[in-house]
Amino acid sequence: MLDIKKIRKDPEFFKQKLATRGIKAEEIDEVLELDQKRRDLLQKTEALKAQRNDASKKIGEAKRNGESADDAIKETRELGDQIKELDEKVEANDEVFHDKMSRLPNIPHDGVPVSLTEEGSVELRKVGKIRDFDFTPKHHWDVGENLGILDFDRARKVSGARFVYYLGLGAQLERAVYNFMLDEHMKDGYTEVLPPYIVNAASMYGTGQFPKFKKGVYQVNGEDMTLIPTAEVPLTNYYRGDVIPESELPVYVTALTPCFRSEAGAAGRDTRGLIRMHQFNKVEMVKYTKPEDSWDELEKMTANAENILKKIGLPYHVITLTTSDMSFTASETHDLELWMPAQNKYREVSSCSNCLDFQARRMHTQYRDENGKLQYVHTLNGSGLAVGRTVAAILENYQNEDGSVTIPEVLVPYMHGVTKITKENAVPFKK
RNA sequence: GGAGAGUUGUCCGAGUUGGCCGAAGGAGCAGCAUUGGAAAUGCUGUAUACGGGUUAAAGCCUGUAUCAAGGGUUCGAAUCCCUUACUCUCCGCCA
Repeated sequence: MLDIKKIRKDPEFFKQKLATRGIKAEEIDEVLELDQKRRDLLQKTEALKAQRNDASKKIGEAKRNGESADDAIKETRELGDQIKELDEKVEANDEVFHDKMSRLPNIPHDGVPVSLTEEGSVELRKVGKIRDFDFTPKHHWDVGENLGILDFDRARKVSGARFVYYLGLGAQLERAVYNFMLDEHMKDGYTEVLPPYIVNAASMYGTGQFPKFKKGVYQVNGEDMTLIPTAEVPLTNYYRGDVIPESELPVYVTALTPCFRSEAGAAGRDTRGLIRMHQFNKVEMVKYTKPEDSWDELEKMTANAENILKKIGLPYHVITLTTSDMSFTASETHDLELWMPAQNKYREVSSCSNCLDFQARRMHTQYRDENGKLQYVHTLNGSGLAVGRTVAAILENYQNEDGSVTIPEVLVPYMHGVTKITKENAVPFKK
């Protein structure tokens, strides 16, 4: 949520900044009109309420003194009717106002590449050596299915498209990867959390998924409950409505959760493989910081995500997303994209964003500064990392010509010493 | 799922014959005094949001709202009624 007071003060700034995210100037004007109307109505109704409070006080005094107050009561009764009418207007106006406000995205940080599409993102750095294959690398789904560790067919039968079974060493590899990720984040100062996977609408609103992005999620039938599309929701809403003691800041948390996404509107995209699933595992990082620290913290968080890829040994690059490609709540986003040799391109594996006070305003999450004043915290979130996509990248980048997959060195202990997945050891019951 | 009790400020806790309640009292915290310094003690202060006025600003003045949330009754509700959420106790069920 943007600060209406700031919009009031400098509408042109907001029009200009939000234009880079596809918001028309008229939408700002509309919000300002509603705000003006709101204040006009408030003044009228509050004046009437003051009058009524005053009169009621006098009635109370009269009654206590045993005097009659019938006339005064009669007069005040009319005031009540007027107030009720105005209150309804205020409420109706507020509803529209809040709805419009809650659909305006965050202001992009200075320097974020301006573009109305995803084209134009800026590459910050390229890390890791892209392997030179002396055979044609297979897609990860072929590697996985040939080994028997991924079974899309039976998942399709049991659940539907965009689901998968991991089997044997495949399932263990997934577990090895996320355990490794969590352990690394703990070394970097994050506290591990195991949050709820189903949340209420207030939480979805708090992190900005609602009201604008209801289509992408799974809603529990007939209930005010949503399957989390990312652990960002339960991790960030942890402090919704709270004042965080200054001494606790910055707070670093991390969690492994499944993420559920309906992928409405993604028909035909990435229909094969682990890239775009209705259910996938992700290790998420969330930070609450003081405003002055959030940009530094974004760099650190990005480095925390990169650390995982460096240690596993997967080539990637880091890009800054364009004004339009960023998520609704973000002011700046760094994406990590993994090299997928069979696809011959980079695929997103992490998004690290600074949301400034945008989510904190929605959630009312504050802290008390040195002067004792309440201030909104800044929130950041980043994937650290998408587990399924990391596994996919391992299968592609570490595949051998004979169809086996070498386990990256750091993961071998997590695989209980297994150094290679072969047809022979992959799935015990399929021998 | 059934029955009952509860939800008040940072915390504890009073207030339920409706008006004198933004809300007693205590704790905590902050400032001042006392002290060589500290403890103890004493005094003072200690909500937030939104609007209006004023200010260079910090702030100050002022109005409205807020005693879980929403609605109702009433001139007026922390107090009465309804709905919902949550907490606790007992029973049932269950991993």
